Amino acid sequence: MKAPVSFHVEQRFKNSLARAGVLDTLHGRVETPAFVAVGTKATVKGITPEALTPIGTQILIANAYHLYLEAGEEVIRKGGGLAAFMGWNAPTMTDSGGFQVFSLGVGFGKKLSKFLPEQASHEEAVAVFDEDLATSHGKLAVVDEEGVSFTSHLDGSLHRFTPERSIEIQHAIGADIMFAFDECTAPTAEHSYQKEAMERTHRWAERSLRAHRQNLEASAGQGLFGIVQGGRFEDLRIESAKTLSRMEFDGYGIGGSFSKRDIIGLLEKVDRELPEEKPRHLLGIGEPEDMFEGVSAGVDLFDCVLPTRNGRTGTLYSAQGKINITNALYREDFSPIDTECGCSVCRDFTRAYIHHLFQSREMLGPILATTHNLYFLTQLARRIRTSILSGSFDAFKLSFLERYH
RNA sequence: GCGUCGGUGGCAGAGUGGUCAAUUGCACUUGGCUGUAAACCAAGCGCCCUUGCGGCUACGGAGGUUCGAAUCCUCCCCGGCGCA
Repeated sequence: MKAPVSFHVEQRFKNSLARAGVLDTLHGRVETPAFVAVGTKATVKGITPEALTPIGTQILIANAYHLYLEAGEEVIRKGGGLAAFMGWNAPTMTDSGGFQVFSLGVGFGKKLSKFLPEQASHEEAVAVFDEDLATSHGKLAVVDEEGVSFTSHLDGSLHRFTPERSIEIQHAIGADIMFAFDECTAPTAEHSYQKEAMERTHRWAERSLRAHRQNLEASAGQGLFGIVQGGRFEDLRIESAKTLSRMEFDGYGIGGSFSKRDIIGLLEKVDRELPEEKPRHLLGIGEPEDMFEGVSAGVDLFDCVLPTRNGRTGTLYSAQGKINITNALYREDFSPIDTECGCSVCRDFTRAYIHHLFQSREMLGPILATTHNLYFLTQLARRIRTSILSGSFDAFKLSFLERYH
């Protein structure tokens, strides 16, 4: 029986882990490196599937926790599965809900991000974490060995996810690629907790895989990726990558939190442990600089909310870096967002107009900004791929980063 | 003209003797956002100064009462409403 998801490396870049590849699913092909557009609730916020095509989007990632709560997985199953339900005739993925263990758990109500703040010392970070643990009232997710209990962020009702339940939901949603249920920890978590969480995630990975295989029909149509954890600790990351490599996943997600400083070295070490002929997806990371570093370290797929969220909140990408279109200086700037950009927004609209749309809170503002941002990052991944195929990845990386700040 | 109510920071609108450079909302300015709790959040928003339980000028105008006034009194100016 042919695997529902297959991957092969087309071209490796000299003296580097960077590679260009092809990922095949039953809904179509994804050429990598690729940027996966985030469509948490079965929609890329503000963008129709039709509009995603000229952007260059090849694949979307939705979220099992959110869809379980809102459409309900049975509705999506009856609607023909995620792709058909949302009118997207191309590959899809679902995240398992593991990230919500973090964002609704220790991260809830805090200004914690996946990244350890550059300026915070390790000691400070640990201190913050301890205090947070002590006063972790108001968090909506609590972890135990079997799974996670959630309080719905929508209505406060109690829900429970286990690896088996997450896979069951993801089967009903029916994306081409699913992720194993994991625990995404806070970047501030200390080694002992990170180790405990990682080992639990490994047990959950086995349970996810078992639950997936037990459903013959689903496993004929969908692939499953395991998720490497271990926080910002090298020994744990390597152990996690080794452990998961021994399990028969269709690909690997690299999840959890990093410190910006050591993301590169850490990723490389992880990717050296992972099977060569399996795709690697760096979960939730996608600033342009991060994509270059990720690809250099052997990553094939990226997803990130930044182009959509930043777009909605007025931050736009350009070859020179990010700009905040709400700044007064754009009031009478009649140039496009990015003169080098080939997107429809840069072709048809000016900064002054988009500034006006944001200032007057017109919904077209966030739509245009999201369109542009998605194009920017999707095409950046595409250009990275092209440069690997043509043997000029290093030069492209250098010239891009030199101007982008 | 008489009566009456009212004039507060860009706007709306609190405050009605000290804790008021003045609640709040809007507007404005800036910053942040990395597997979406986010079309969101945060900070600033009289002037001066690097700072501060800092200095100065302020609640229509001018005087006054008081240790102290955006708040009380007098006159003036302006506006709404009613009656002539």
